[in-house]
Amino acid sequence: MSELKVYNSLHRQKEVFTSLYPGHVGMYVCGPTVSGESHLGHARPYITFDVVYRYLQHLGYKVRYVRNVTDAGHFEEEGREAEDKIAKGALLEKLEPMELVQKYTNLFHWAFRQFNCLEPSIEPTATGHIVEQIEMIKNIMDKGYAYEVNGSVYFDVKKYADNRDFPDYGILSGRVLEDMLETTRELEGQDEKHNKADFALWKKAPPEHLMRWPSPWGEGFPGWHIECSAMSGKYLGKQFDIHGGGMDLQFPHHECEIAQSEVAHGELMARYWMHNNMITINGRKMGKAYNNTIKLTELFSGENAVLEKAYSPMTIRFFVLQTHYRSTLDFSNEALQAAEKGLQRLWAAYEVLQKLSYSGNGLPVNEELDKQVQQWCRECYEFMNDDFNTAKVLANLFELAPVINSLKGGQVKIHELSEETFALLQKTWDTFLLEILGLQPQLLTTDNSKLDGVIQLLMEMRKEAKSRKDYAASDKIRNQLLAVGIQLKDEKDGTMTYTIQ
RNA sequence: GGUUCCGUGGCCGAGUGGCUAGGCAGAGGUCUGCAAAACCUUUUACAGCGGUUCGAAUCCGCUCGGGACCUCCA
Repeated sequence: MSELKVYNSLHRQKEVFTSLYPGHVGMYVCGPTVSGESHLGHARPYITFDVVYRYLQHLGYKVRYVRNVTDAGHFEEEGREAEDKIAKGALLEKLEPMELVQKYTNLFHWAFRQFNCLEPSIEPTATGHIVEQIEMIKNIMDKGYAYEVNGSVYFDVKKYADNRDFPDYGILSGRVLEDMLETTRELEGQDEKHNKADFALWKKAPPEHLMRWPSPWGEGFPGWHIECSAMSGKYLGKQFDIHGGGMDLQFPHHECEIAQSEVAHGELMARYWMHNNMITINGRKMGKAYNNTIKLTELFSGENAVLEKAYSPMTIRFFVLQTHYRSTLDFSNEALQAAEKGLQRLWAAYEVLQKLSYSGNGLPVNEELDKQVQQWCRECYEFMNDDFNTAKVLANLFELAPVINSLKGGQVKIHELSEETFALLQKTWDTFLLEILGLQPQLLTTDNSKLDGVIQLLMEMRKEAKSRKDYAASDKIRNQLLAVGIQLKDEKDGTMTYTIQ
């Protein structure tokens, strides 16, 4: 089998993946800021890295997957009075900040359970690691790479960049510090920073700021980037294998993380940096600033002006995985509906495959077909190993679907496949569709067995109507069930099956 | 302006030098009481212009168009 290759943003190329400690992988993914409800854009990274997590585990690695929850406030923008987003929202909603944060954390967890995302090994919160963050800031100050001004602490980017022992500031994002310093010179006002490129490690809390903690520099709150450095260091070590997140975090967030961690730990924090691309809507990134977000709850319920209908969590998951994670993915109703139908087709084939059982009876194998099926199955590993190409894995499953349906329909006899190939076929679908891609049947909230009994009765009645050629009655049963989302299928052998949408 | 990515058929999207990606939609056929589903067949591609090469969607250059980032952002 081929080796796993990962596109490393650090070097802008695919590299063979090897873990720092044999058999173990440490992976850190930047989690959500829970000052508001998760939207479709958030689905991309957490589904992407869920598949990465699943695949690494499938390969036999013991993975510690750390994904933080940013529940401490950040401030809005430079030059404006510092204000805590979380605290601001809390005042409007008349909630305690932690109450608000809890609410959106719960909602986030709920949504990603719908997506069938596995829970991370550790999900540390920023507010739960204030002590670690303060210690790390002290460490950086002791080494001379941070300075205090009026109760705030800033990282000295220029000093860091001048030290040739450290990786370049800009190593990840390709930015040139000199350019950044130059373009900012005129803008420099009465800022506390020595240079515009410097960033806050600790920020003094203004009086109206609700989220605040005591520190050696007075009451305040942690800076924008320090939590990820502090928490990844605590749970994964000074250096770990994979750091993931959205492309929009590459600069400044990840660049700053690298610099902080380098100073504090003396090692490059992560060996492989993976960045997923954005979801766009009408060609624009989905984000609060553009006022074009679709909240996950709206997506599931259909209650948003741009949505023609509701889309199930599995449809979204499939939609995300049908594209390679480093490409942009454009949202449209048409694309979602195509995904919905595609997933249905795939799932129907999977259900057929599960019910099939092998019997060769000594009849000859169709060598050409047998070989082709084997190849399609085996290629799934090649595709996953090629930087997690879930799009190609799905394409191969779609290639296999007609074979499976033909086994049921009789166009292909089961003996045309060897027993080994048939077993491989079943194994491949179980492994890739369920285990690795994490797709699952839509769960019914109602009691399945009771509903099944009712449908069996209706199908029985339809059969009876058909046998006495009472097509008005048989069509009525079929059409009205379809209207409530239950589709009856007349099989070739005279039996009937149904699917629920 | 700086950094960077991209432009594929009606729509969504794989694809890094030669071999049908795939899905959805459309067309024709098989099956069916009629449908649906399924199966078979099938149309329209690589933004433009040059260049490298026996051969380019794929490499290089230019032009046009678009996106992302440049201290909230998945």
